[in-house]
Amino acid sequence: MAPPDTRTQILDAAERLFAERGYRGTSVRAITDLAGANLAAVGYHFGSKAELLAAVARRVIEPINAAQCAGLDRLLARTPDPAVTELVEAFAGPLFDEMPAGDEGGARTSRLIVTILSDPAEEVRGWTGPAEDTVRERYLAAFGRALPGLSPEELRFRMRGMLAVTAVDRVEVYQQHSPACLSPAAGEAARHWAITFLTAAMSAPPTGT
Amino acid sequence: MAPPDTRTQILDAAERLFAERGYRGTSVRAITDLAGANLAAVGYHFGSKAELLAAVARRVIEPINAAQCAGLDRLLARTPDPAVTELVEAFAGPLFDEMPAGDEGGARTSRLIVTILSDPAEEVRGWTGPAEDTVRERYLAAFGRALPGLSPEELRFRMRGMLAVTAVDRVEVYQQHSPACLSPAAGEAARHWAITFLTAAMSAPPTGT
DNA sequence: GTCTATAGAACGATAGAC
DNA sequence: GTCTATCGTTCTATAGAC
Repeated sequence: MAPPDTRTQILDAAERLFAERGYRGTSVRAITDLAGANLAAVGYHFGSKAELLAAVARRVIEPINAAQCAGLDRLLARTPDPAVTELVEAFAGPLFDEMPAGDEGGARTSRLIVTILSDPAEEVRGWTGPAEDTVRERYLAAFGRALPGLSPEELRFRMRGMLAVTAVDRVEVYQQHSPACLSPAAGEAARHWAITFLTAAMSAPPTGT
Repeated sequence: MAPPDTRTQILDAAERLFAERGYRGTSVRAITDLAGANLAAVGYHFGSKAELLAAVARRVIEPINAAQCAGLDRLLARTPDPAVTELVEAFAGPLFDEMPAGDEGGARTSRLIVTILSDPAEEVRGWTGPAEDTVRERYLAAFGRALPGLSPEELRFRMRGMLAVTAVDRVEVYQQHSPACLSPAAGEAARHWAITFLTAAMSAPPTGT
């Protein structure tokens, strides 16, 4: 097995430190120290600290997006229209698969995502590509068919709520890193709790207003 | 009307800038410049940048906590036990009252809260006092009585989800600050959507696992 | 209470040798 | 592709005059 190259080691170190200390709380020096690389290597491989963050974010998000997309494809290929529960599971499931609570790395990943998404600076949030929007729009359409009578605005509200619940929950677990919360059993429980919680929420009758 | 003192002007400026640029993205210099005060005034009045953040956070959170507490008192003083919907409204309502979407300041406030809560650094999150925990524990107990059969762990999961939905939704609205999202009508709609969404989610049957 | 001035340290980026 | 060395900037915190 060949040793990982400098570029990969910088990505690994940056993913860890950005998650633990935030983007602004992490210096390029800390990243290169942890990676066992030189300070100038970041500039060479990525151009700047902001572009390094974008590379880290893309590497983390990509498999989640792909799994969400594949799950939706599978549901839409069937004959009966997918139920709300199935859509919720296809959307939220990959967030649990790629960020297993039992795995310390998974908890870190969820922390990283929330850290990035909640940063006020455009420099930090502005890495998203068209792929992310496409997945969201496809699920929006599928939920719209499963929930007729819901206005587009209320549907968008509910989609935001769904993302908020899955992402933020794991972060609180990580912040008060009790070992019990990080066990695989706890992760599986959280997955089922989330699906129950979100299926009921998404299926609520339209508010009308 | 006496002009506001330096201390208050620093608090106002810090609240605005912390919300817009985050804690680490805001320098003490930027705060004192906006406040029309001197750089050293922060050290004199608050001791350090971190203690200034704590003062800002307390000033924002206090009225929300008080309203949540008063709402619960009102429900518990009645004869029939409060329904889940009433508890949801008493808990989430103050977040909308104190952070009206139609008001630019309210949108900023919600951004500030999420910025603080999602920061990885203990320095940033560690300002909470016993008051915050008390309110959460009281609601936890009330929801527990309204939802028998739910395990304490699943109940805590659902409470986290409730907070995530109300807080995060407003932030996304603020980040893509389309004027339509900031109208008072949109704020009232979001309030009703949230109560519908969360009542259904909280009332879901126990998962059991 | 509010100011000036500055100490003291850390930062991101890059030029240039190897 | 990886290093050393350093430039120029920005930061918080504080000492001390008024």
